[in-house]
Amino acid sequence: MQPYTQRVIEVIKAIPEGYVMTYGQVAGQAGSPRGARQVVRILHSMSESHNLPWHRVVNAKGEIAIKDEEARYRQTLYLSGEGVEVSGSGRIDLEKYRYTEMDFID
DNA sequence: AGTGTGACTTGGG
DNA sequence: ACCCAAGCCACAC
Repeated sequence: MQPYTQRVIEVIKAIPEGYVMTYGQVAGQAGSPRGARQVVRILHSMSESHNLPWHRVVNAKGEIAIKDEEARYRQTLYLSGEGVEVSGSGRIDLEKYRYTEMDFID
């Protein structure tokens, strides 16, 4: 497995309950500031096998990015379930729930 | 090798 | 706040 992929997985697993990170943030923490789309690919293919909290990753505007209705519904359910407010249109207040204290990672 | 494809981001109107 | 055009990058065909 590619080291970048490995780091992305670690970063995502480090997002605590009740918080979210954007794709760009995750990419940056993993060492590739322009790698947001790779984060997408990784979540899409490895979230299940690696037991990742994929629902804690949202886009830069603080919205649920996924299009599929089913998964979209599950994500809002998971988030609200752990204390993150999600508006009817799938928006989240980043000022409030964005996770930034990830300096402890290498 | 060339092209199309995203659960993206940023900058400008 | 919303829409769009560019830029982005690994991967599947």
